Amino acid sequence: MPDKRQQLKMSASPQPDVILDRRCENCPVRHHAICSALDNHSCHALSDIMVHRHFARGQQLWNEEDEADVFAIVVSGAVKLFKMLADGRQQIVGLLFPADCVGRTFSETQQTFAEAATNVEICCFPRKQFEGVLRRHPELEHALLEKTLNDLDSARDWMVSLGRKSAGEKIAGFLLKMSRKSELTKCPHDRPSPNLPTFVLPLSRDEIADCLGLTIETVSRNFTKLRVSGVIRLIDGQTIEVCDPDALAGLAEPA
Amino acid sequence: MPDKRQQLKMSASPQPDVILDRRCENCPVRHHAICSALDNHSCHALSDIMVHRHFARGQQLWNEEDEADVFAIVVSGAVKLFKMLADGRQQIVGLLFPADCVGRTFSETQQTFAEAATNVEICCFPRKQFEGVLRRHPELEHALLEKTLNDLDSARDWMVSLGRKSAGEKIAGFLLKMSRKSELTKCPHDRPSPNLPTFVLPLSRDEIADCLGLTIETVSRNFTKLRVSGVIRLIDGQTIEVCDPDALAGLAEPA
DNA sequence: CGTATCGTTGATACCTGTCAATCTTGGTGG
DNA sequence: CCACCAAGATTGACAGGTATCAACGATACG
Repeated sequence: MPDKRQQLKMSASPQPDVILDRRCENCPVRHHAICSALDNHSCHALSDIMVHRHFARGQQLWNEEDEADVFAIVVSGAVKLFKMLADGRQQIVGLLFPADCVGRTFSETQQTFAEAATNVEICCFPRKQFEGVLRRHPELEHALLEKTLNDLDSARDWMVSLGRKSAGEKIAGFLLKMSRKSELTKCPHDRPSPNLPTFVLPLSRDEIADCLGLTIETVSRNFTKLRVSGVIRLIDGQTIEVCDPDALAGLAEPA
Repeated sequence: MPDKRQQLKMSASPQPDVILDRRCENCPVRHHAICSALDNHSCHALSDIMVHRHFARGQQLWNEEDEADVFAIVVSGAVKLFKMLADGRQQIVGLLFPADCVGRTFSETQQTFAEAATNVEICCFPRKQFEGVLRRHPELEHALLEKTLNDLDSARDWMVSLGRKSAGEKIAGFLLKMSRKSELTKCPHDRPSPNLPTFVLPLSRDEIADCLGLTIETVSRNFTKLRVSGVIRLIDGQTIEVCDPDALAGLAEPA
């Protein structure tokens, strides 16, 4: 248990690549993230203070002193947001994908860690300056409000899983959500692919456990159960094919 | 289990008292709720469309068809927000106290129930019209954003409890939070009272269980444990005196 | 004073956590 | 290219915490 905390300390002080040549015009999330609320002209207010960065899987996006200084938009990859108890138990409280926001505006303390779950590319802003842009552009603030309301909805759905679902239901629900998310990003404006949904898990078993309030062993056992019963197929441990989506959905939400 | 769902149906179609003579000037939450972002003049935009209502303990604030039509501010009492699984299991996902907001702006569906946990007094707005006021008053929308961000923070803290804490820790943490909240509202600008903190639980054992992802029996047993060990004293079942606040805090967050 | 509702307590079962061993995978260096 | 190693994942045996089922007690209400 103390290992985990130590590990965290060691991977702190991130030294990510800084990329200067990214332009909003060719940003893949320009029309999906909150910056889509701004027209190309107003968007300069953001691009002027923006810094593009890469983080490798496992790197912390900030350490405790930095936390209040960062606001960012995920461009590619996945970020996990998690909290830790004094004895090392941890709980993932948010998974962020392209177009999602990281960093708590309008508050200094949140005691939340953010770590690259995969290699990620993010678009960073000095927080105080970003808040200034928000104040001058109510349409941007409105977009942030809508995003925050959606985050709150997901957090509450997540609470139902944590509080009231069995391990089997949690895992089926989790895989279903991951599967659907990957289907969405896969065929942008195409009819659903005729093949069975296949996707790569952005999280290790350990992290899935920390997501769902379980242990790694319970996660593993339930994966096996799903595999043996033919609902899913493990292609390489992280890559999953959903052989029977209906069965998976049935297991996620019973009755 | 199906009883619960039926009970819900029966108490639907609320017929609350409508009170017309409330004025913003003497509203107890005028300077704490999001409307404090508006000066007395702008506040008319709200008071013009506002309706004051009472709900008795157990009444639903809306039924499924109504959900998208309501936005409200709690004036007194407590409201519980909860979600239900198809088989009747339920999870409370939010507790709202005076100055808190109820109702999801900018979205039609949320599948969340809201019920008066105690007798409550709330200040209601037709949602579409409230959204109009938000659009015309960015400072109000900013206040709503700040409140939503705080709600998101609490939801995430709550997730840590649900996913990673033992029954004993959950209950100690819950009592601690309730105790602190009541202390805050008790002495507005006074030094902490010399007496031991005492407060009335706004929830039944059943509801506490639905808050913490436990059963009513486990809640009851842990209350007993705290009582026997002298950490709390039950004055009348709903009224609790915290005899040893430090011990309670220790049990809530170990190590 | 009976009755319904809520809360408490007890006995037992089961799910999930814990501890430990084994297997798999990917990376490294000889 | 293969052996070796570390990290991650799986599997098994077992224990423990919480749920379940059931009975009883307390409290409020008519």
